[in-house]
Amino acid sequence: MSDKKKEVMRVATYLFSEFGFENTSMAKICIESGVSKGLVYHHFASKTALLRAIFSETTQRMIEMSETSDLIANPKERLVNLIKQLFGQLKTDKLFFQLNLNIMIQPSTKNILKDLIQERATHLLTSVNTIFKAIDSENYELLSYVFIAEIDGIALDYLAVFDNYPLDKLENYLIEKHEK
Amino acid sequence: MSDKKKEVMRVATYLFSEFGFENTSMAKICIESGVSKGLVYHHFASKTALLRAIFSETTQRMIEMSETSDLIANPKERLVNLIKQLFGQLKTDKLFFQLNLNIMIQPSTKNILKDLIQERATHLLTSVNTIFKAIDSENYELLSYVFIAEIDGIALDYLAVFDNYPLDKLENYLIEKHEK
Amino acid sequence: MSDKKKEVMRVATYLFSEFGFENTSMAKICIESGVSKGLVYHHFASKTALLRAIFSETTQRMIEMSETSDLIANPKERLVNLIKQLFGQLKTDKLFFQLNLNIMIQPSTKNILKDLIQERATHLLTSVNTIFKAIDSENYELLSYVFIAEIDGIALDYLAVFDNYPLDKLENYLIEKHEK
Amino acid sequence: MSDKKKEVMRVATYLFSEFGFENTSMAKICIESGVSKGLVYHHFASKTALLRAIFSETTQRMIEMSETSDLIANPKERLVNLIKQLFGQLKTDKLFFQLNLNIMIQPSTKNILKDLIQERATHLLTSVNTIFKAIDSENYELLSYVFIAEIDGIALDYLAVFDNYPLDKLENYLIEKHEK
DNA sequence: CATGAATGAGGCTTCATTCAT
DNA sequence: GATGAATGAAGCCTCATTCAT
Repeated sequence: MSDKKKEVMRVATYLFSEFGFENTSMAKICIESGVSKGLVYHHFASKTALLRAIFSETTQRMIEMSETSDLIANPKERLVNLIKQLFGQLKTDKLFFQLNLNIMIQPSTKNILKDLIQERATHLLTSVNTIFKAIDSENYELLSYVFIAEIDGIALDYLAVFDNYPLDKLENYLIEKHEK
Repeated sequence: MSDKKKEVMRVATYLFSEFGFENTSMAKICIESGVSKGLVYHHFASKTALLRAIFSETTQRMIEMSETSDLIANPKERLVNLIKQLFGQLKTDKLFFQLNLNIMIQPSTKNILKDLIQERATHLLTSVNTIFKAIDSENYELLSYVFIAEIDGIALDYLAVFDNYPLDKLENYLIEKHEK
Repeated sequence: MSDKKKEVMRVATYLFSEFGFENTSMAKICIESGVSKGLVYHHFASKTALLRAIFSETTQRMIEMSETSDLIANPKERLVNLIKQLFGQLKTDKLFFQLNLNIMIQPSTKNILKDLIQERATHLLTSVNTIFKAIDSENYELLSYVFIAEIDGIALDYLAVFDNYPLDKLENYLIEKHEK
Repeated sequence: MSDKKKEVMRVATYLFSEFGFENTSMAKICIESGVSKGLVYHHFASKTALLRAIFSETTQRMIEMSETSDLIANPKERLVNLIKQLFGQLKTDKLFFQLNLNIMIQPSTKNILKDLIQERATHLLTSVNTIFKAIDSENYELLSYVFIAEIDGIALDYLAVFDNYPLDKLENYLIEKHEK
């Protein structure tokens, strides 16, 4: 992938996160990434296509990341590892999560990415299912949904609802809950 | 409040929920509510002000609703009642919740409503805190945050992430967890 | 004339002067003068009519003022008196002059007031003509035009062109020039 | 400068002069110059910016014009030359002067162009000062202000106050006055 | 791969004016 | 005399996208 194309995606990711998809104009992306309009449209068929490209790429990154913990044999350890990984990301890459929340909730962008969101959700659910199946084969489905809801809820509250959210305390709570 | 003003708010609430704030034009609101542009601006100083008015009103509704359960003496019963109330709303008024999620996460609207969101979050937290203080005076703070995260996460997953979300199972799970 | 009507004219005069006719909305006039729209339209058929009423009234004021100096027998004294009067007004009532300049030059308002401007210009010219006829019966016409041009030019430069305009020096210059 | 950009400025200059800044819509400018709205905003950030561009350009033209007479050694000749130049322009390019008067007096536009008006006024004053310093080193300042006031007043009376204004007679008067 | 002039639909907002009360 | 809800045209500006070079 050419440097300029990468730069456009980087800038667009930032701007979409910070201001939202609808409030970021192609013109601004061009200016901020120092690239002409023609070139952006050379690489991406439309603004929508640019968003899809970004979302796809971040999904790819997430999948790769989760694969590293697949190597851990003990399911409880794996779960704790997953929790630490997710909270680590949440702390270091707030914008990344914010963008993904935005996209998934905003009806317009949600429609644009329907299939990709499905794909990502299914991947995460499968991943978590595998772990819980090994821990409690009977209730694994419900436990997986609860686990994902807790993660998503914490992220949401941290990013969008509360000021001074005690993120670390909640991380410890989750770890202790699943470690025993 | 005049009938036409109410109608504008009703229509705007629906359209903002269904299509998002940025994708709903004032023109559309006018057409759908059978009112002239001038009148909308007679009642609301701007599109932003209209959004704030809607958000304020729904906050009011939520507060009133929560007050009904304040009368229940037993804290566990009160919590279960709150859960049932929230899930009931979530099922019957998806749009209402969707709008509120949108608004709180979308950076542009979040900024517009910063103060009102804070107010609402603080109210809910205080309410839940009171209940948990009566149940477990030691960990009430953490437990409150976890409870809210679970509710928010379930709502998010139900509305924006998964198709065929087993909402009822999660409701039962929460009730059983807090009943014992 | 009712108090509220007077107040509307007073406020409108101020706003037209300060911001210009086109940049002053009827709504603002209503708010600033604490009067309803209906009432303004009860007293003045239109925004244009309001402007005409204001201009007429100030013309009336100017004519009355000039009549006081008509009583002075000596023409040079009368001229000096006129100069002092004009400069006095210019200093104490900048807005009044600014409005009149605006109105006369802005093509839109000029058209609205064509007849009233003519009337006023003719009145002033006649007045000055009478004085100069008594001083220099041969060149009185040219001298009158020069005199008016000097006054108008000084007002223009003072109000719109230069910062720190030496208004007093120019007044003295004019007085000395016409006194001898 | 591209042809279309020039055409937009030409048309805007004409329309602003003829109808005033506030009464000329961007839409009309677009139609009259056969150009899309988008293009106008591609070249000029706003209506205000367009006005500033026009004003700047005419200032440039005025400065260049005045430089031609700087070559004349004899100050009185130079003054007479300046007078003839100014009256020549006034007669052939009424709209140009009208626009400049409008702009400088209308409070809204005056604010927009504060700095540019200052710049222009200072340039003219300096220019005239130089001439009068060479004629009467003692009173040059006052004489300069009087001269400019006469020019401005005549222009104002000619353009906005009197019908059938004897412009030529006033030109001759000024020439004779300063020639001797 | 790269530029930026050009388009035209549509967005938010303002405003003079009317009219029922 | 007095109010303010209601209208609808028009104003400034933004924006995704196209295309000739």
